[in-house]
Amino acid sequence: MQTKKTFEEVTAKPDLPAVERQIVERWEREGTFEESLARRRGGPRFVFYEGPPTANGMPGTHHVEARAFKDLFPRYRTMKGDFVERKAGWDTHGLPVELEVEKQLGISGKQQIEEFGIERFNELCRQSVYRYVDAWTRFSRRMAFWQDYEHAYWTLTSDYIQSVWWALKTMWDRGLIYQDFRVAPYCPRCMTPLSSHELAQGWQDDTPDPSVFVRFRLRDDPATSFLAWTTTPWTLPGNVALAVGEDLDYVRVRQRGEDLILAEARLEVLEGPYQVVERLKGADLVGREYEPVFPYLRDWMGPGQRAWYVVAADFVSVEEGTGIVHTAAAYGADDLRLCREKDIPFRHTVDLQGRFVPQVEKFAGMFVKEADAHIVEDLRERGLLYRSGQIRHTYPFCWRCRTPLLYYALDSWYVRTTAVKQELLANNLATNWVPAHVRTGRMGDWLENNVDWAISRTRYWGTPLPFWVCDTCGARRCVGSAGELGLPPDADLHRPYIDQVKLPCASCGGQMSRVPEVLDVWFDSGSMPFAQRGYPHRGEEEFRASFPADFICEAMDQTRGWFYSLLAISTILFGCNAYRNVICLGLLLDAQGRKQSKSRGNVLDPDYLFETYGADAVRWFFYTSTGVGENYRAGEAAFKEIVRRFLLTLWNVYHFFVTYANVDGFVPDREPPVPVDRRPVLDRWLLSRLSHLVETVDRALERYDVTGAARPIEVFVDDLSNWYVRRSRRRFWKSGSDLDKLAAHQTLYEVLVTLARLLAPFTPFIAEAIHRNLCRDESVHLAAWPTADPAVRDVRLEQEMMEAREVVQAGLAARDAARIRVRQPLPSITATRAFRPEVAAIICEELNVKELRVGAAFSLDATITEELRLEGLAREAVRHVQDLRKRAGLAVDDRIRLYHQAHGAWARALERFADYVAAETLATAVSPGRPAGLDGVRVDDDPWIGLERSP
RNA sequence: GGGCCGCUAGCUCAACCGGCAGAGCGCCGUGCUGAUAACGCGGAGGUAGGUGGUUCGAGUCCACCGCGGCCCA
Repeated sequence: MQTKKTFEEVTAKPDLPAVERQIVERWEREGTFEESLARRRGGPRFVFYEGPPTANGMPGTHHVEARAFKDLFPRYRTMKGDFVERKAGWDTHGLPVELEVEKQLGISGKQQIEEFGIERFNELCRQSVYRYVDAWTRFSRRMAFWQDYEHAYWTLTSDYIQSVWWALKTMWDRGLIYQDFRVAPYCPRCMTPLSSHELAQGWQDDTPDPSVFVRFRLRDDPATSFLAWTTTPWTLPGNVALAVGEDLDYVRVRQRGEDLILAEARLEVLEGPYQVVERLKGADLVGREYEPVFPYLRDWMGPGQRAWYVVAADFVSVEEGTGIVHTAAAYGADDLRLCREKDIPFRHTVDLQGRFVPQVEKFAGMFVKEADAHIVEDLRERGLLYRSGQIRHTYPFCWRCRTPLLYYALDSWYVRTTAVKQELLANNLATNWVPAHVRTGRMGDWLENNVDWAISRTRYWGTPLPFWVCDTCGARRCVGSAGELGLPPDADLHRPYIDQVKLPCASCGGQMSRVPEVLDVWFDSGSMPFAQRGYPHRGEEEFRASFPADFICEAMDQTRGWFYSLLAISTILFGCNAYRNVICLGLLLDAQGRKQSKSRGNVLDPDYLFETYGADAVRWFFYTSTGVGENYRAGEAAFKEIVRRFLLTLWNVYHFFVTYANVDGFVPDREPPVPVDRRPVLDRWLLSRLSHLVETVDRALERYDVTGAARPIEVFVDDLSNWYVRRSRRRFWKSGSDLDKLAAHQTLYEVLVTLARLLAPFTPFIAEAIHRNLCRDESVHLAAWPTADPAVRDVRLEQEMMEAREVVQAGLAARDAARIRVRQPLPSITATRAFRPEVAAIICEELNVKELRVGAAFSLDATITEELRLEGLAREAVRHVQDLRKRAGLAVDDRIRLYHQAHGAWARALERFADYVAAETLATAVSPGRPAGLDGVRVDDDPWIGLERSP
């Protein structure tokens, strides 16, 4: 009668991806994730925030990276007893989504979007987001990133938007929001500024541009001119100042009846002979006034406003030009900053389509790049042009329409983050950064150089700015909820609907209209701590209970992104950072160290990796292959090696255990545990190692040191397989049942279960497979995190075993040098230290020597007596029998009858060691003879050995 | 131009506090094998990116330079 096996039989050659797929299904079916939450509800809370991915484009392997870390700590804390809510989130707004839709429609730029209609356009943006979210959810589930996707927060919902509005209004009321100009790369055809990411795609080398040197005549000395250089003549009508370096050396030179002032180091730009008549410092020039080269701005200047004089600036260099920099506030970032500092007024001379405004009479309506030549000609006619030519340099173009970009000051809204700079720095310092250098390095430096946050975007698909301006008197108002607009709380607050909402002006009774811009998406995601709850309009309790986060994790590029927006918004609104611990990950590079990108074609497809090596292997790669925060270099070989060296090694120990536990009918907890101090030394050693491992992993995870936790597990699995199991094999397969075998089963069982629990947060699939089989189908993710048992700790034994393994290593090397195979027994080995008898026995067994002596120096006695020679032959025979058994497809516990036909020493060996051979091969009888029809093997031309299954 | 990180064997990466430079993969040789897709032993393979400094002693600390990556201007 077949008794039911304690454990499900385990295949020796698992298809890990298939195992994973089954487990995913099982989790879905049984609601394991929900159960893991339910069991911890009411427990201490560990707060994790999901940095919402932009649901735009398909997930890549670099997304596995962050998600592997994001998943690890919530699982770990859950096992330790904490309640870890994991609310998924989706970043749904922003330019990437708009661009995707533009591409889909085959249109580009503001004009075409508005012709198409903002309403339809935004509807397509919304649909596009939903389409990708499905793919992201599937991908995340496949890699066991456990999140609550049912209750995900979406940045596009009315609740979310109103929370963001509340944040803006709070800042507004505190005077932290203002409107100002900002210079950005701008495409006059698409009528939109470009993000730095877009800008990066549009640089073109070898672009020709005019190179002109212009005279700016001194007001009180028209025979003398400042000589300035520009490659953008179209900015000259907007000139308001000249900039010099205060400490730079300048000269006044006399040439052909006029005087010119320029940097001494730039005299080479002069044509023809000249005479230096005066040396000056930049500081001497500051304040000198000059005649504007075009008069048009003059009419706009108000009383008391001063322009067209020399100012000092730190960005002036003598690398090129003349050391005197023409400054047009509206068309250069440096220029604008300088003019703000010096309080120099300015106006746009160019409209949003890149055409001169009517006030610039001579060139009115002309596109600026086309106007360049006319401007140069005009300057020449008026004697203001000193020299003109052409240069070739790298210039940015619109990556969509190839129009040359203009640096252009746009109206923009800002959050005055500089007002809370000290708080930002302090809150950052109070945050635990992993790796630590980011805190004072990349993040700290960024905060030290903090500038006000430009939050407006002249786009369509985003959180609309809740700012209304009176058409009549210019009064401004910020709105904090739909209710304030007389709208229901679930109204669609997106453009274009929101643009229709007019408010009465409290000051003049006129009509207020919303400003046209939408919000920077980083403000959306940085608001998630409260906006995911709908706070303060609702969800107050949930928000209070989950702020700030204990843990967040994203890639390094988020220092200026999400890490910053969370910090800035929470600092302003709540006075502290939104996260206590943050892991900041490196980038994923290809095997050659290049960034992975679609255009290079070196991107690893996560689905391919999942289905070839399994998600566990990919996750483990990120935990172990390099220090946290470093870049990863990933070729396929890395994953292959993890499967072979780590996962399959672990699996095989598991397979080994289940095989023999079933053979022996081992049932956990049926027998009382053998007291640890009565277990054999290998068990005691392994349990001590395990106790150390548990402590090491736990301490490392408490520090958020993932590599420090994962790598020791790898070492342990290697020890487990290649020392413990290797040296314990016969304890498991020997016949009968005794205390030794029971101890072996109990030890290996405990170690595998504990290991599964330790691995659960790292490699949730293989841990689940092992744990469910060993623990009556209980999910490992519902189990408690292991605690280290200090009572089984035996540091001296661990040390002794390490030295024993060194002796074994030396012994095997000595055998090899003497060309004596391990199967041949030898009389003795001499070590330099004594070992307790149990350990000495292990050394002897491993080295196949009869005795371990203690001596001054290491040596191997290679004397082979007749007795030893026969024993060696017997072992040789055993190996061949085992080989036969295996080839005959026998089960490990099948009994056999053994036959042999041998002469001389072989005959003597098989006779002399018959009992030994029988015991090793589970033979019920060993008899001479060669029955007809029996398969067998001939060893070294002498003995024939054959076997049959014993009935 | 500035900031941060990295540079150790052919490749991927270690080494607590300054104290004899290591592992895995790959290669060559060899052994072992009824858990293993393995494993063991031996070998080849290193100017520790470079230069200078501190020190009895530097892969490790300091300065400068070079290369790569990321970020900013």
